[in-house]
This record gives sequence, structure tokens and C-alpha cells, in this order.
Amino acid sequence: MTGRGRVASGQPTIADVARHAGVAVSTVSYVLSGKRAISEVTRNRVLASIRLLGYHPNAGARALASRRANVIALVLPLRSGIQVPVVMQFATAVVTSARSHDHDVLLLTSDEGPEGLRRIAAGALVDGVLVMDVELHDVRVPLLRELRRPSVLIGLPADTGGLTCVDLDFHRAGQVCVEHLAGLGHRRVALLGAPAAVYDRGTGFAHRTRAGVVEAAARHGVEAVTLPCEESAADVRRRVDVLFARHPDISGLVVQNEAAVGPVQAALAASGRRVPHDVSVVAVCPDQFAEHASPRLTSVPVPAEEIGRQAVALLMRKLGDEPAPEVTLLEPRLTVRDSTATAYHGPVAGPDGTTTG
Amino acid sequence: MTGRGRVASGQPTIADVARHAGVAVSTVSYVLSGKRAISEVTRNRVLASIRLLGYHPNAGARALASRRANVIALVLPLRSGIQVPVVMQFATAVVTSARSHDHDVLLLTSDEGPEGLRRIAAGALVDGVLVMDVELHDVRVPLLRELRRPSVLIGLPADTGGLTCVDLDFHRAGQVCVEHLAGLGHRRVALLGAPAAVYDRGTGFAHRTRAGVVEAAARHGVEAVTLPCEESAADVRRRVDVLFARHPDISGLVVQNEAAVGPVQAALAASGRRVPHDVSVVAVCPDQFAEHASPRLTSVPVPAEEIGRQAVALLMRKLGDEPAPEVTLLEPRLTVRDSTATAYHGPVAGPDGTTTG
DNA sequence: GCCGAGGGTCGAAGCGCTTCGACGACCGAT
DNA sequence: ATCGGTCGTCGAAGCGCTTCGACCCTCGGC
Repeated sequence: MTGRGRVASGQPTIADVARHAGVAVSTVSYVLSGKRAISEVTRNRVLASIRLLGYHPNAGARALASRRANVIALVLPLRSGIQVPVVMQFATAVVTSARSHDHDVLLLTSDEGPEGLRRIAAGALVDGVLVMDVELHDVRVPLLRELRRPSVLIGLPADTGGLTCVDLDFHRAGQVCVEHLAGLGHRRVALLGAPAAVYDRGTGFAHRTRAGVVEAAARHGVEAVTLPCEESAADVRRRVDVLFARHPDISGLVVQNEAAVGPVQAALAASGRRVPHDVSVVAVCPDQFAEHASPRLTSVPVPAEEIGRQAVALLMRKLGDEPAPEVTLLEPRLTVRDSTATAYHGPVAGPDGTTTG
Repeated sequence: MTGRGRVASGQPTIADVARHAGVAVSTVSYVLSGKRAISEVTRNRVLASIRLLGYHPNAGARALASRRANVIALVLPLRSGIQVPVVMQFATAVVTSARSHDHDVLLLTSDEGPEGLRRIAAGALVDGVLVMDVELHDVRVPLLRELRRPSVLIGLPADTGGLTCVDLDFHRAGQVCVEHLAGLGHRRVALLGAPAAVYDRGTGFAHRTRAGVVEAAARHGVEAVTLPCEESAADVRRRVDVLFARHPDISGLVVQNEAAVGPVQAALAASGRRVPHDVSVVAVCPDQFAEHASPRLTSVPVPAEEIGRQAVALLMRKLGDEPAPEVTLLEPRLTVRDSTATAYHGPVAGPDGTTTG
């Protein structure tokens, strides 16, 4: 007898459902997949049996027969200097939207190296790959090209040819921050960026933000100092002190390192500088951080959720053999809160927040 | 011909390897699994063919035939008030140690609800389940019992009967913090705990810590105030102000909410209290946080890595049908850093860096 | 009244792997 | 010499599903 499946694994199989509903196995399959027309009557009978027996298709069998695992891999970084909450937001957004496309998510960390990717992809454990924290010259990029699986990168490598990448337009984000400060009349600003290790690795977003800041500053006749910034409170404090010692007239700060946001505020307070009265601060960080800070920070949020969703959507397109754009950059939006104000250049200030003189 | 596999999927199959090595398919399988003796000569020939062809076993086929997916599920919370970096540490530890047991990790978020768990488990996508952020009366617990898959919980529900749970001994952690402060002569301490929502949910660790604090305080003749604590800087500040307004003689603080650690320090500084001179602070948080704070914090670290490793090890035992203990509690260790000192009760203090007079 | 076109269903052939039983070869013990 | 016992290998039977081709009906068009 074929009812053995139930005995062996405790789970009903498609054969059990078919028998219970009095139809062929293939009919059950077609009810489930919708790939052929099935009469209303039959469909309902089958669905009733499925519910009654508590049937769940066996993932392995399905993957084997259909050559689709309905699983995508998410490769997360574990490196120093990563922005943990942002990464987490990505991850959850990816899981949620993958589920909405009927896919599950396999979690990989980079510490298994490229071999892990190869194993997963070649073994058909996953249909496609989502890679986070991409470096400008990432070792995984050539591998992705070689692998025969669709992939989407979150972040931009130096050469995007033949790839599919999604990210916030960090270059533009840098510009937007400076433009906001410049519009308020600030003439000397500083970027407190990611930790030095992140720049050294050639991580795209850090470099792109910096470039955006520098470029916008030049265009607006603003002087910009950029420097990396570690995460410890003590280090931040030191940086800030040195910064103001060398450039006492800096009145605008762009902070990219979310872990440093709190310490920066503390350091400013400790040195007697009030925000935004003496120094305006713009952060590039999750909204939640900006909201919870005190004062609440004017910020350019990193739309982790949106990027994750987009990345999954693009991957799904590629899984369906549809074409996908090489680069998708999301436009940054700046949210004005309580940490930025008109630069104090003299007695007069315009109603639009810019100074005169 | 059977070489079709290569054509269809581009991937060599076990049959290709067998043909290339001039052995039977089953022999290749036994070389890979080691479940039967294979001569040195044959083994090497097979391994050479595997390498040469770049063979990777098809995960679906393997899962189907062996009834083992070699994948475990990790159920992560997405709720408010969770400690993101800690969760992330868990996740990475779980992935890493799962890999060392030749398993991969499927990431689930709770927002699909218990149904997600059922789907995954019943569909044999995973062999076992790791559940994080367990509440005292968690809806998933009955489901886990009903499911026929091994599971391990990270955290403790109210009733652990028939389950396998791992966690830091938070009760003991609360005690340890208070004992440390008591030993330094502090007579009035406060616990700034998790956000109120976390207590309301009945999340074990928060309640257990509080109980430990209260109990140890009673035993050592210390007065203890406990209160929840949100994550925004402004809220922390308010809490701290209220706290000291009502209990001006509090000289020791236990902070459990890692997101609040920075703001607490800032709030103390703002109110003119020096750490540790005026107030001693003990945190329950990842070491990394404690190290990066300023001053560096005396802390009881949450050994996320160790817990993750243990959880995976236990799950592997259960997958192998070996018995596993119902509850595994890790002993907390307190690391003394620069944020705690002798209470100032009078002119005398020890030689360990505390003041005299 | 006949034909072609779908609609609805079935049966069977795999998908690539594990595992069980079988079998020859070779060993030391009788 | 003979007999059991290992060791090393093979062949074949699934694992539970998808999918292809075939088949039977029922229609509408002519």
C-alpha cells in the first residue's frame, strides 16, 4: 500500500490527499500550483481534504521535482563597524517580503567565505542570493557572476556590469545634508563618518557619502572637513575635541555613524556647545535613532525596509527570468527635526532660515 | 543516457561522478557520508572526480531521500523593545555554530505567526527549530510541543516541561549586580529595566532580572527601587530625574536596557552626578557596549555567543535523538570596570582607586 | 451531424539522492 | 580444504513531488 508515507514520517503526503479526495495525485498538484485548469468542484474537494488531513507539501520533494527551492539566501556581514540595527532592519524586511512572494530566507554569514555561497548555490538549496554590505572591490562579486543563480546586491561595487544592485543614493544623501546646512547659512561643516576600517575596506556607502558631502560643499562654497569616526564614546569625544580645536568655526556636523550619534551629542554637550544653537547636526541613520535622540535629530534616514523590499522584488523578477535594472538608487529624503538651525553669523537672519552677512 | 542531469541544470549529479570515477552511485554516496567502509583507493578516486567535476550534492534530493534537510529554523522576534545588537549576536552565533555541525539556518520572523512555524516544520524544510525571545506564556510553546520536530528555546517560558531551554541566569545576574553594589557599601539602589512593553509581554529575562535584584537587595539589607525604562534619550532623562527627585540618596544603578546605557550616562552627567564618584552604574549588556561607554562600565555581559552555541549544540543532540536537559542556565559573570566604586558614606575608602574624604 | 478546440483529469516518468540487501573476495579459525 | 565473518562494492527500490503527454468530454461552428 501507498499509505506508508503517513506511517514513516507522520505527515500525510500528496498521495494521501489524492486518495482521500478520490482524485489523481497530479490533480492535487495542479490544484496547489494552479498550472492547469481544475473544476471548481474538484478543487474544493481537494482543498477540503488538504485541510482535513493537515497536509503540507514536502519541501525537499518539491524542490527536487520542480527545480525550485523557493528559498533565497541572505548573506549578512559580520564585520566590525557594521551598523547592526540597520542590518537587522534589512534582514527583517527581506524575510517579510520574501514571504509575501512565497519564499523563505536562508541566513548566511560571510565568515564561511565565498565557499559558502558556492555550496549553497550549487547545491540548489536556494534559488537566488541577496548580498549585503558590498565593498567596492568585493571578492564575492566575481563569484556571483560565475554562479548560475540570480543575485541582487544591497550596496554598490565599483563595477556593476551585469549585476543588479539596490541602495540608497548615498552620494545624494551626502549632498542633501550639506545643502540643508548650507541653506541655513553654515559655512564650515564637518562629516563624522564611518569607522576608519569601513573606509579602508572600500565599503561603498561610506565613500559615496563622503564624496557627496565634498562635492556639495564645493558647489555651495562651504568648507568641509571629513574624518572617520569610531564607535566608542571616548573616541568620539576625542575626535570632536580635536575637530573643534582645529576648526573652531565649524557650525554644522554631518554624522553618518549611527552608533556615534549619541556620543557625539554627549561630547558636544560636554564641551559646552548647544545643539542646534551653537552647532547644527544632521545624521544619516534610521529614523528611530533620530527620533529617540535628544534633541530629536534632523536626519536622512536609511530606508532599510524599502531597500530590502526592492531587493527582494528585483530578485523575484530575475527568478522569473524577467530583466532587472543594473542599478537602483533610492532618493534620500531629509527630515527636519530639532537639531539644525540657522547659523549664527551675525545679527540678521532671513525668515527662510538663511542668514544675511 | 543518464548524463542528462548536466545538460538540464548545468550541475553534475552523483551519477556523473560515479561514471567518471568508474564506480556505482551508491559508492559515491558512501564516500560522502562515510556510512560504510570504502577502500582508500576508491575513496580517493571518487574524491578526485568530485573535485574535478565540481560536484555539490543537490540539497533537495538529499533531503528527500534521507529525510534530513540539514537546515534548522531560527525564529527571531521583531517586537518593540528588543535589544537589536544582542539578537544579532545570537543570530550570528547560531549560524556559525550550525555550520560547524553541517547545518544551515533558515530565518523566520514571528510576524508570520505560529502558522509559519507549522508550515516550515510540517513541510520538512527544517529538521529543528530554535526560538528566541520567549515569553512566560508564549503562544508558540504549545505549538512546539505539538510539532514533531526537535526544538530549543532561547529564554524561559513559565512552564518548561518537556522543552529544552537555554538562557543566561538572569535571576542570578540581578543578584550579582546588587551584591556587587552592596559589597561596595551602597545602601540604596535602583534598577532601570527594560521598556514597559517588555514587562507587559511577560518576557522572562526582564522579570527574572528584576526578581533577582529585589531578592538580593532584601537579603543584603539594601533598598531597591525598580522601574521600566524606555529607549529614547528624553525619556531616560525624565526617568532619571524623577528617580533622584524621589530617592535622592540612591547611589547605585543597575541598567538592563542596553539602548538606555548611553542616555543614562548622559542624563547623570547632565544632572551633575559623576560616575562612579556620585553614582555607581552596573549594566547588563553586551561587553562591547560596556567597553565603548565612557567611563567603561562595570557589567554583566549577556553571553550571546555562548548561548547561541549551546542552543545549537542542544538542538543537534536532539536531532540525534539524544536526551537534552530541560533547562540550561548560564552562570553570569560580573566584569568590574570603571563605573562602580565604594559608596561615599564617610571619610574612608579602599586603596582601589576610590576617594578619601 | 461532424470536426476541432479546449477544459478537466489521469498515469507515468522522472528529479538526484540514500539505503538496504546481496554478493564476491579474502581472512583466520577449524 | 571448509566455514563463517568482514570488507568493499553494486543494483535497485524508493523518498514525495511536478510535469508531460494522452485521453475523454462537451461545445460551438459550419
